[in-house]
Amino acid sequence: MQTIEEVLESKDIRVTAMRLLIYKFLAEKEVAVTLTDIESAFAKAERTTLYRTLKTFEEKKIVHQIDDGTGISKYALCEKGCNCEIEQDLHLHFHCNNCNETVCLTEHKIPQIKVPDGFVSENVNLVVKGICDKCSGQ
Amino acid sequence: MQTIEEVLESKDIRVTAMRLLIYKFLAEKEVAVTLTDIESAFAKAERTTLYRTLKTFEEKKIVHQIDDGTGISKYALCEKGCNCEIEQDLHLHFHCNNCNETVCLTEHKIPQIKVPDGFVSENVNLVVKGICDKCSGQ
DNA sequence: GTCAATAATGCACTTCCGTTGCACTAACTA
DNA sequence: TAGTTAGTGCAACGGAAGTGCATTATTGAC
Repeated sequence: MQTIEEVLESKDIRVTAMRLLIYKFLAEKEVAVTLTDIESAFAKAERTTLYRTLKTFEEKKIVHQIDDGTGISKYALCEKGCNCEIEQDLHLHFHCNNCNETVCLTEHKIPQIKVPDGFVSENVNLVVKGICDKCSGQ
Repeated sequence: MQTIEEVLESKDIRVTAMRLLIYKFLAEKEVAVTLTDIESAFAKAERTTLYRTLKTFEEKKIVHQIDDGTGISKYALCEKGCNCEIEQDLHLHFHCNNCNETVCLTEHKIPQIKVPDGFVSENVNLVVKGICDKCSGQ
Protein backbone atom coordinates (compact mmCIF):
# COMPACT_ATOMS: atom_id res chain seq x y z
CA MET A 1 0.00 0.00 0.00
CA GLN A 2 1.44 3.30 -1.12
CA THR A 3 1.30 6.28 1.18
CA ILE A 4 -0.28 9.44 -0.18
CA GLU A 5 3.15 11.04 -0.26
CA GLU A 6 4.40 8.26 -2.47
CA VAL A 7 1.41 8.56 -4.79
CA LEU A 8 1.96 12.28 -5.23
CA GLU A 9 5.70 11.93 -5.71
CA SER A 10 5.29 9.17 -8.24
CA LYS A 11 3.19 11.59 -10.28
CA ASP A 12 5.62 14.46 -9.95
CA ILE A 13 3.41 16.43 -7.63
CA ARG A 14 5.11 18.35 -4.92
CA VAL A 15 3.88 17.25 -1.50
CA THR A 16 2.28 19.92 0.62
CA ALA A 17 0.03 19.79 3.66
CA MET A 18 -2.89 21.14 1.66
CA ARG A 19 -2.52 18.54 -1.06
CA LEU A 20 -2.32 15.69 1.40
CA LEU A 21 -5.53 16.86 3.01
CA ILE A 22 -7.34 17.25 -0.27
CA TYR A 23 -6.17 13.87 -1.49
CA LYS A 24 -7.29 12.28 1.76
CA PHE A 25 -10.67 13.96 1.49
CA LEU A 26 -11.16 12.71 -2.04
CA ALA A 27 -10.05 9.21 -1.08
CA GLU A 28 -12.56 9.01 1.76
CA LYS A 29 -15.44 10.17 -0.40
CA GLU A 30 -17.03 7.53 -2.54
CA VAL A 31 -18.79 10.12 -4.64
CA ALA A 32 -17.59 12.85 -6.93
CA VAL A 33 -17.24 16.17 -5.17
CA THR A 34 -17.55 19.77 -6.23
CA LEU A 35 -15.14 22.55 -5.48
CA THR A 36 -17.72 23.89 -3.07
CA ASP A 37 -17.89 20.57 -1.24
CA ILE A 38 -14.20 20.68 -0.59
CA GLU A 39 -14.38 24.33 0.30
CA SER A 40 -16.93 23.73 3.02
CA ALA A 41 -14.95 20.77 4.33
CA PHE A 42 -11.88 22.94 4.69
CA ALA A 43 -13.18 26.22 5.95
CA LYS A 44 -9.69 27.56 6.34
CA ALA A 45 -8.56 26.96 2.80
CA GLU A 46 -8.88 29.33 -0.09
CA ARG A 47 -11.09 28.46 -3.03
CA THR A 48 -8.31 29.35 -5.42
CA THR A 49 -5.90 26.94 -3.81
CA LEU A 50 -8.41 24.13 -3.96
CA TYR A 51 -9.24 25.01 -7.51
CA ARG A 52 -5.64 24.98 -8.59
CA THR A 53 -4.87 21.86 -6.61
CA LEU A 54 -7.64 20.03 -8.41
CA LYS A 55 -6.37 21.30 -11.74
CA THR A 56 -2.92 20.03 -10.87
CA PHE A 57 -4.27 16.65 -9.81
CA GLU A 58 -6.22 16.51 -13.02
CA GLU A 59 -3.22 17.30 -15.19
CA LYS A 60 -1.17 14.68 -13.41
CA LYS A 61 -3.94 12.16 -13.90
CA ILE A 62 -4.75 11.30 -10.34
CA VAL A 63 -8.15 12.95 -10.49
CA HIS A 64 -10.69 13.13 -13.26
CA GLN A 65 -13.21 15.84 -13.80
CA ILE A 66 -16.81 14.82 -14.23
CA ASP A 67 -19.49 16.69 -16.04
CA ASP A 68 -22.73 15.20 -14.82
CA GLY A 69 -25.02 17.73 -16.38
CA THR A 70 -25.66 19.75 -13.25
CA GLY A 71 -23.47 22.47 -14.69
CA ILE A 72 -21.03 22.16 -11.82
CA SER A 73 -17.74 20.37 -12.27
CA LYS A 74 -17.17 17.45 -9.99
CA TYR A 75 -13.98 15.59 -9.28
CA ALA A 76 -13.12 12.07 -8.27
CA LEU A 77 -9.90 10.19 -7.68
CA CYS A 78 -8.86 7.91 -10.45
CA GLU A 79 -8.95 4.32 -9.30
CA LYS A 80 -6.01 1.98 -9.72
CA GLY A 81 -7.63 0.62 -12.84
CA CYS A 82 -8.73 3.96 -14.19
CA ASN A 83 -6.75 5.05 -17.20
CA CYS A 84 -8.58 8.21 -18.05
CA GLU A 85 -6.27 8.89 -20.95
CA ILE A 86 -7.43 5.91 -22.91
CA GLU A 87 -10.82 6.22 -24.53
CA GLN A 88 -11.69 2.56 -24.24
CA ASP A 89 -11.20 2.71 -20.55
CA LEU A 90 -13.72 5.42 -19.86
CA HIS A 91 -16.31 4.44 -17.37
CA LEU A 92 -19.74 5.90 -17.00
CA HIS A 93 -21.08 8.12 -14.28
CA PHE A 94 -24.36 7.89 -12.51
CA HIS A 95 -26.08 11.00 -11.25
CA CYS A 96 -28.82 10.61 -8.68
CA ASN A 97 -31.72 12.98 -9.22
CA ASN A 98 -32.74 12.56 -5.62
CA CYS A 99 -29.60 13.08 -3.50
CA ASN A 100 -27.78 14.89 -6.28
CA GLU A 101 -24.68 12.75 -5.85
CA THR A 102 -22.61 11.44 -8.69
CA VAL A 103 -20.71 8.17 -8.54
CA CYS A 104 -18.26 6.49 -10.85
CA LEU A 105 -19.41 3.12 -12.11
CA THR A 106 -15.90 2.02 -12.88
CA GLU A 107 -16.83 -1.53 -13.63
CA HIS A 108 -19.24 -0.36 -16.32
CA LYS A 109 -17.33 0.47 -19.44
CA ILE A 110 -18.84 2.57 -22.16
CA PRO A 111 -19.84 0.55 -25.21
CA GLN A 112 -18.19 1.41 -28.46
CA ILE A 113 -20.17 4.18 -30.13
CA LYS A 114 -20.38 4.37 -33.89
CA VAL A 115 -20.30 7.80 -35.46
CA PRO A 116 -21.07 8.70 -39.08
CA ASP A 117 -18.38 8.85 -41.75
CA GLY A 118 -16.23 11.91 -41.47
CA PHE A 119 -16.63 12.18 -37.74
CA VAL A 120 -13.68 11.25 -35.56
CA SER A 121 -14.46 10.16 -32.03
CA GLU A 122 -11.85 11.12 -29.46
CA ASN A 123 -13.75 10.99 -26.25
CA VAL A 124 -17.08 9.96 -24.84
CA ASN A 125 -19.02 11.35 -21.93
CA LEU A 126 -21.83 9.17 -20.69
CA VAL A 127 -23.96 10.12 -17.72
CA VAL A 128 -26.90 8.06 -16.61
CA LYS A 129 -29.40 9.87 -14.44
CA GLY A 130 -31.91 8.33 -12.13
CA ILE A 131 -32.10 7.07 -8.58
CA CYS A 132 -29.05 5.63 -6.89
CA ASP A 133 -28.94 2.50 -4.77
CA LYS A 134 -29.03 4.44 -1.51
CA CYS A 135 -32.11 6.43 -2.53
CA SER A 136 -34.00 3.62 -4.18
CA GLY A 137 -34.20 2.04 -0.74
CA GLN A 138 -32.35 -1.08 -1.68
CA MET B 1 -45.63 21.37 -44.82
CA GLN B 2 -46.76 23.18 -41.70
CA THR B 3 -46.10 26.86 -41.29
CA ILE B 4 -44.25 27.96 -38.19
CA GLU B 5 -47.46 29.48 -36.91
CA GLU B 6 -49.18 26.15 -37.20
CA VAL B 7 -46.35 24.37 -35.43
CA LEU B 8 -46.49 26.77 -32.51
CA GLU B 9 -50.26 26.70 -32.26
CA SER B 10 -50.36 22.93 -32.37
CA LYS B 11 -48.13 22.96 -29.30
CA ASP B 12 -50.18 25.55 -27.46
CA ILE B 13 -47.60 28.26 -27.84
CA ARG B 14 -48.89 31.73 -28.41
CA VAL B 15 -47.56 33.14 -31.67
CA THR B 16 -45.50 36.31 -31.38
CA ALA B 17 -43.09 38.02 -33.73
CA MET B 18 -40.17 37.20 -31.48
CA ARG B 19 -41.03 33.53 -31.31
CA LEU B 20 -41.39 33.24 -35.05
CA LEU B 21 -37.95 34.75 -35.51
CA ILE B 22 -36.34 32.51 -32.94
CA TYR B 23 -37.96 29.42 -34.37
CA LYS B 24 -36.83 30.38 -37.85
CA PHE B 25 -33.30 30.94 -36.60
CA LEU B 26 -33.18 27.54 -34.93
CA ALA B 27 -34.63 25.87 -38.00
CA GLU B 28 -31.99 27.34 -40.26
CA LYS B 29 -29.14 26.29 -38.01
CA GLU B 30 -28.02 22.72 -38.35
CA VAL B 31 -26.11 22.88 -35.10
CA ALA B 32 -27.12 23.40 -31.51
CA VAL B 33 -26.95 27.04 -30.49
CA THR B 34 -26.27 28.83 -27.24
CA LEU B 35 -28.30 31.64 -25.78
CA THR B 36 -25.44 33.94 -26.66
CA ASP B 37 -25.50 32.78 -30.29
CA ILE B 38 -29.11 33.82 -30.58
CA GLU B 39 -28.46 37.00 -28.70
CA SER B 40 -25.83 38.12 -31.16
CA ALA B 41 -28.04 37.18 -34.08
CA PHE B 42 -30.83 39.37 -32.75
CA ALA B 43 -29.07 42.41 -31.44
CA LYS B 44 -32.33 44.10 -30.65
CA ALA B 45 -33.75 41.36 -28.49
CA GLU B 46 -33.34 40.98 -24.78
CA ARG B 47 -31.41 38.08 -23.33
CA THR B 48 -34.24 37.41 -20.93
CA THR B 49 -36.80 37.14 -23.68
CA LEU B 50 -34.68 34.72 -25.62
CA TYR B 51 -34.01 32.76 -22.48
CA ARG B 52 -37.66 32.48 -21.59
CA THR B 53 -38.65 31.72 -25.14
CA LEU B 54 -36.23 28.80 -25.20
CA LYS B 55 -37.59 27.60 -21.87
CA THR B 56 -41.10 27.74 -23.26
CA PHE B 57 -40.08 25.90 -26.40
CA GLU B 58 -38.38 23.32 -24.24
CA GLU B 59 -41.41 22.79 -22.02
CA LYS B 60 -43.62 22.41 -25.04
CA LYS B 61 -41.20 19.92 -26.53
CA ILE B 62 -40.26 21.65 -29.71
CA VAL B 63 -36.70 22.28 -28.56
CA HIS B 64 -34.34 20.17 -26.51
CA GLN B 65 -31.56 21.39 -24.34
CA ILE B 66 -28.14 19.89 -24.84
CA ASP B 67 -25.37 19.64 -22.33
CA ASP B 68 -22.27 18.96 -24.37
CA GLY B 69 -19.79 19.38 -21.57
CA THR B 70 -18.71 22.88 -22.47
CA GLY B 71 -20.63 24.12 -19.48
CA ILE B 72 -22.88 26.20 -21.67
CA SER B 73 -26.39 25.06 -22.46
CA LYS B 74 -27.17 24.61 -26.11
CA TYR B 75 -30.51 24.22 -27.80
CA ALA B 76 -31.72 22.52 -30.93
CA LEU B 77 -35.09 22.02 -32.55
CA CYS B 78 -36.58 18.62 -32.06
CA GLU B 79 -36.84 16.81 -35.37
CA LYS B 80 -40.03 15.20 -36.58
CA GLY B 81 -38.81 11.89 -35.25
CA CYS B 82 -37.44 13.22 -32.02
CA ASN B 83 -39.45 12.22 -28.99
CA CYS B 84 -37.33 13.68 -26.29
CA GLU B 85 -39.71 12.53 -23.61
CA ILE B 86 -39.06 8.89 -24.20
CA GLU B 87 -35.77 7.58 -22.94
CA GLN B 88 -35.33 5.00 -25.62
CA ASP B 89 -35.58 7.68 -28.23
CA LEU B 90 -32.69 9.76 -26.98
CA HIS B 91 -30.12 10.40 -29.62
CA LEU B 92 -26.52 11.23 -29.02
CA HIS B 93 -24.75 14.50 -29.56
CA PHE B 94 -21.41 15.11 -31.15
CA HIS B 95 -19.24 17.95 -29.98
CA CYS B 96 -16.40 19.05 -32.23
CA ASN B 97 -13.28 19.97 -30.32
CA ASN B 98 -12.08 21.99 -33.26
CA CYS B 99 -14.97 24.26 -34.30
CA ASN B 100 -16.72 23.90 -30.96
CA GLU B 101 -20.02 23.09 -32.62
CA THR B 102 -22.44 20.50 -31.39
CA VAL B 103 -24.72 18.53 -33.66
CA CYS B 104 -27.51 16.08 -33.05
CA LEU B 105 -26.89 12.65 -34.50
CA THR B 106 -30.56 11.82 -34.53
CA GLU B 107 -30.12 8.61 -36.44
CA HIS B 108 -27.79 7.29 -33.77
CA LYS B 109 -29.76 6.04 -30.83
CA ILE B 110 -28.16 5.48 -27.48
CA PRO B 111 -27.62 1.81 -26.71
CA GLN B 112 -29.32 0.40 -23.66
CA ILE B 113 -27.05 0.96 -20.68
CA LYS B 114 -26.98 -1.52 -17.83
CA VAL B 115 -26.64 -0.15 -14.34
CA PRO B 116 -25.91 -2.08 -11.13
CA ASP B 117 -28.67 -3.47 -8.94
CA GLY B 118 -30.38 -0.80 -6.90
CA PHE B 119 -29.78 1.91 -9.45
CA VAL B 120 -32.73 3.12 -11.49
CA SER B 121 -31.96 4.67 -14.84
CA GLU B 122 -34.30 7.46 -15.87
CA ASN B 123 -32.29 9.33 -18.41
CA VAL B 124 -29.08 9.11 -20.36
CA ASN B 125 -26.81 11.84 -21.66
CA LEU B 126 -24.27 10.75 -24.20
CA VAL B 127 -21.86 13.16 -25.82
CA VAL B 128 -19.15 12.04 -28.18
CA LYS B 129 -16.30 14.49 -28.60
CA GLY B 130 -13.87 14.63 -31.44
CA ILE B 131 -13.60 16.13 -34.89
CA CYS B 132 -16.71 16.70 -36.96
CA ASP B 133 -17.08 15.95 -40.65
CA LYS B 134 -16.54 19.55 -41.68
CA CYS B 135 -13.30 19.86 -39.72
CA SER B 136 -11.89 16.45 -40.56
CA GLY B 137 -11.67 17.64 -44.13
CA GLN B 138 -13.98 15.05 -45.53
C1' DG C 1 22.96 25.67 6.86
C1' DT C 2 22.23 29.65 3.56
C1' DC C 3 20.50 31.55 -0.33
C1' DA C 4 18.43 31.86 -4.77
C1' DA C 5 15.02 29.90 -7.80
C1' DT C 6 10.80 27.89 -8.33
C1' DA C 7 6.35 26.50 -7.04
C1' DA C 8 2.27 26.91 -3.91
C1' DT C 9 -0.89 29.68 -1.51
C1' DG C 10 -3.98 33.58 -0.25
C1' DC C 11 -6.49 37.66 -1.47
C1' DA C 12 -8.91 40.61 -4.50
C1' DC C 13 -11.14 41.01 -8.41
C1' DT C 14 -13.35 39.98 -13.02
C1' DT C 15 -16.21 37.62 -16.25
C1' DC C 16 -19.68 34.75 -17.92
C1' DC C 17 -23.93 32.43 -17.78
C1' DG C 18 -28.22 31.45 -15.75
C1' DT C 19 -31.99 33.19 -13.33
C1' DT C 20 -35.54 36.21 -11.00
C1' DG C 21 -38.53 40.40 -9.84
C1' DC C 22 -41.05 43.92 -11.45
C1' DA C 23 -43.12 47.15 -14.41
C1' DC C 24 -44.93 47.67 -18.98
C1' DT C 25 -46.97 46.15 -23.26
C1' DA C 26 -49.21 43.06 -26.42
C1' DA C 27 -52.51 39.31 -27.25
C1' DC C 28 -56.65 36.78 -26.35
C1' DT C 29 -61.58 36.32 -24.30
C1' DA C 30 -65.94 37.48 -22.81
C1' DT D 1 -64.22 47.31 -25.84
C1' DA D 2 -62.84 46.22 -21.23
C1' DG D 3 -60.45 43.16 -18.55
C1' DT D 4 -57.59 39.18 -17.92
C1' DT D 5 -53.64 36.69 -19.11
C1' DA D 6 -49.29 36.08 -21.16
C1' DG D 7 -45.03 38.08 -23.28
C1' DT D 8 -41.34 41.43 -23.21
C1' DG D 9 -37.74 44.68 -21.51
C1' DC D 10 -34.88 46.42 -17.92
C1' DA D 11 -32.25 45.89 -13.86
C1' DA D 12 -30.17 43.27 -10.80
C1' DC D 13 -28.54 39.01 -8.31
C1' DG D 14 -25.88 34.74 -7.60
C1' DG D 15 -22.89 30.95 -8.48
C1' DA D 16 -19.02 29.13 -10.52
C1' DA D 17 -14.85 29.56 -13.20
C1' DG D 18 -10.88 31.88 -13.90
C1' DT D 19 -6.75 35.52 -13.50
C1' DG D 20 -3.10 38.76 -11.54
C1' DC D 21 -0.23 39.69 -8.08
C1' DA D 22 1.96 39.71 -3.69
C1' DT D 23 3.37 36.54 -0.06
C1' DT D 24 4.88 32.24 1.74
C1' DA D 25 6.74 27.63 1.46
C1' DT D 26 9.68 24.14 -0.75
C1' DT D 27 13.59 22.57 -3.29
C1' DG D 28 18.25 22.26 -4.77
C1' DA D 29 22.95 24.31 -5.41
C1' DC D 30 26.67 26.01 -3.05
